[in-house]
Amino acid sequence: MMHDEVVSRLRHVLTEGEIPPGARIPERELCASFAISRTPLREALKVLAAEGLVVLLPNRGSRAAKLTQRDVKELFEVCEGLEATAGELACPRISDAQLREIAELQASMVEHYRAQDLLSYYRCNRLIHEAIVRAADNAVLAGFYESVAARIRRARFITPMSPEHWALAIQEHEAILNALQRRDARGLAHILRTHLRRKREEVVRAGFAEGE
Amino acid sequence: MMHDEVVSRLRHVLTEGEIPPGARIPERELCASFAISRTPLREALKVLAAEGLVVLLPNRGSRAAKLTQRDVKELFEVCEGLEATAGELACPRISDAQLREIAELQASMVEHYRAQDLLSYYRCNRLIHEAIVRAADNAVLAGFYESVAARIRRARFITPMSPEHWALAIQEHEAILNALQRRDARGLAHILRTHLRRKREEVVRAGFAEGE
DNA sequence: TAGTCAAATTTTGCATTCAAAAATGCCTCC
DNA sequence: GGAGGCATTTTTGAATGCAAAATTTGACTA
Repeated sequence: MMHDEVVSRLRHVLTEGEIPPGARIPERELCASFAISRTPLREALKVLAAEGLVVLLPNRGSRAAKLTQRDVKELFEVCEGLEATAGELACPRISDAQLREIAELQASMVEHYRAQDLLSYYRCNRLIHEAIVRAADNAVLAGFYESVAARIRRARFITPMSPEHWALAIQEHEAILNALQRRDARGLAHILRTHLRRKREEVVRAGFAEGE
Repeated sequence: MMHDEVVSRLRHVLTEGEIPPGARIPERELCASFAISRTPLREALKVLAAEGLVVLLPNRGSRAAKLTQRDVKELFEVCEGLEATAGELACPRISDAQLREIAELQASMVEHYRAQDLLSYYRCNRLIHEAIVRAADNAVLAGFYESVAARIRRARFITPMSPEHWALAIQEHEAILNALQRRDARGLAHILRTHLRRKREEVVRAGFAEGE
């Protein structure tokens, strides 16, 4: 198995699941489940520690990072900036095919909203935001976004959506698609900021934090 | 020696010097000079590879990353976004002491400009930008900025400055300080973007790139 | 003399091993 | 019966060893 693959799989284990924040990372178990020795696993742990998903306690092993209230605030602030930048860059660069793809995602997202299917809604939502970042055609930006989004994801996912917020989010997404289609960079950046800020308030209001 | 220390020292070796971009990274030599074995060095290499300072070629070792024309463009685009975000966040948060510090840095930077001391000028310039990022009081943002700035630095440093550009840069810095003092977040973000965009054009026009 | 192919050497990536540090459990003593 | 301390076990972090891959070397051929 290749190095990047170990990092990806470990990241997946940490973000999508199994290991709760703050929990010890069972080195031996993961070695067994990945069928590798400790050396490549530890290399991956250091990389994810640099990304902020893992905290290394000297001589006391590694744990899945906890998100404090402050972390959530900082991550959202940066995410806002990154998405706004992505939007501005995407407007002049996005292809018709990419626009169509986003429009389709938007349509199915609205479907899921109508069906009140929160999980599918979130999946579409995520894909749309990722598509915008991809349309910005900037690998450095995409890398940072991926890293921030991965850390935010858990916080976002467990947030229950009030009906009003949900309706508002849908409206904002219409405006996002609209701005993209009009190639209105400034406008798109502004809407994305507003959208993210609202999301953040929602998360913060839900009192989300993992202690420390 | 601690893990983070190895990463720092290796980063320093790569950014501030000794190993030219594209050159092979001499694993054995560095192990000797750091007085560590290959394992911790390789861990540090993976971390810096994730940061983009090192490229790992499977079964062919690691090399100091080269900056292509495209990399420079992408890094500046992201840097613009990060600094603009930092400026917006810094305005409501910056303390009087921090403002004073930046004003002093600005004064000595102008001094160095008058003395046509390019290196000292660049040092002050860098310290000002770092101070603004610090004033934003966001560790995630600061981390990303540090990473982007480290990669850009070489490109920026070797750029010779035309007299007009230099004068303009000074003017822009006056405007930056002004906006900070007025706590004009939008204005500051805008000036920072303009400032960075100009810098980037300058670097690109100087035809800077390390091939590939 | 230049080119090509194969052997030898080096380098890489990973597993294993080893010493030191932390955690655990057991025993004693209060 | 519980707290404290010592020994044992486990875990961590790093060095070493080993097999596979790549590069270099050198000899042979055209």
